Amino acid sequence: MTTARARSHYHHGDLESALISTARKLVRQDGAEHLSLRQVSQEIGVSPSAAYHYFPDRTSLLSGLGFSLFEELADFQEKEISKIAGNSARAARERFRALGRTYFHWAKKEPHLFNLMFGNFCSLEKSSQNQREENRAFINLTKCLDELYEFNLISDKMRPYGELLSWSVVHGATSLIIGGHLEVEDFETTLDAVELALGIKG
Amino acid sequence: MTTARARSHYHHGDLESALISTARKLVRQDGAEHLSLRQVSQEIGVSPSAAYHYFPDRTSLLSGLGFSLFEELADFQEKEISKIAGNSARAARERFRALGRTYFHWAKKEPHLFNLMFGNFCSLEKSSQNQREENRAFINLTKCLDELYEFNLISDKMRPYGELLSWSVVHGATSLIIGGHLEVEDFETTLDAVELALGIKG
DNA sequence: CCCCTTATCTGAACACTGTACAGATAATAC
DNA sequence: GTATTATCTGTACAGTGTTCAGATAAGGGG
Repeated sequence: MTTARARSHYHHGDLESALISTARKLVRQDGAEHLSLRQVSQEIGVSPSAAYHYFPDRTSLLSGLGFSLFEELADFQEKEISKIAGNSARAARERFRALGRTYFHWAKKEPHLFNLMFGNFCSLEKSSQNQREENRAFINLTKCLDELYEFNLISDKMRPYGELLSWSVVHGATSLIIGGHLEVEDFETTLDAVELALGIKG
Repeated sequence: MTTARARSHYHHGDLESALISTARKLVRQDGAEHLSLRQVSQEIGVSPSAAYHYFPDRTSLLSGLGFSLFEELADFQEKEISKIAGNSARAARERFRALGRTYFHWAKKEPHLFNLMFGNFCSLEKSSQNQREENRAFINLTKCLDELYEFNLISDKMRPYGELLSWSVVHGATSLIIGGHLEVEDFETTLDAVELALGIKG
């Protein structure tokens, strides 16, 4: 029986997830560009080379962290959306706005983590795993848009552009704001803009 | 008289811009995260510490490169837009589309450079210089939108959201596509979406 | 119970990095 | 032609990613 954290380093018990979670902690503080494998190892109390049993290189660790962050974001969004009950047009609109709002709020609260997810640190190679988690977020968006469409809040002509427009605006505004290239007094303005763009009646 | 590239390294003549231009070359190839000061110095044929007379650290060099890239992008956009002559509504629309198209094309052709500009490598500290060059691009956008407004192609209600919406969509879609998170068969679709979003009559 | 296989982690090593600083060098100003 | 000053070199240090031979312990089979 391994009580999780074993005594003297050897056979840590759960090194892989320990690596990811301390990497998360360090990236959260200093940004992905400053993450050092040796620092991660030292923080855990393990030798620098121990990590190489789980990740072939530094980039892979970041990539693994990235995956778990996409999970995290999708979980967060789903949790927030599920708070808004009801099968009304009003509720559908609120859910749609909440989707964008949570995206922004998450990025604002964790800019370094957001930057890791979308800043292309992990080279161009995208694991199929990441793709799947991103799809989860994308499917949530599609569900919201379908709902709006069913309530006749969005036109036939506009519906095909729904995902592209809303994700692009929310992601674009978010990363421009996080990066300090754009200033907006309140993100609700951006959400208003999205609704206006999609021609959502209100 | 210094004939630009002096003979034996000492007093290179124009080291600062040599540093930036070779940095540009290397970042273009391998991405900003792989840029090494020593490699830049070696490429120029100068000692590793020579760079420190012009830039306090590696980040500053990247930041300086970033500035010149914003210039480059703005120049490129202005050049492309100036090709479209005429004071018609049609020309105004074409100029507006060209603005978005050049943004994307530039990013598509130079993903690593684009990534440096917006990937938040250069910490959070934004030089006022960079700000000014970004403003140049922003002013061009405003000019285009004003033109559309004068031709009555965009409504009073929508006009205040013009900059936010168009820049966010174009930037968001561009970086999502470059990052491999979104697939679009043709960027013209995105430009169509922007026009639809702004309610530009056509 | 012990041995042996196998997964896991260590330690030392290598090449490389950013950065600091004292000194060499050459352009410039008088 | 000499002194001043900006510019670049050389050396050094601490820290990095990564490799690899070997130490360590966990678990299975007798």
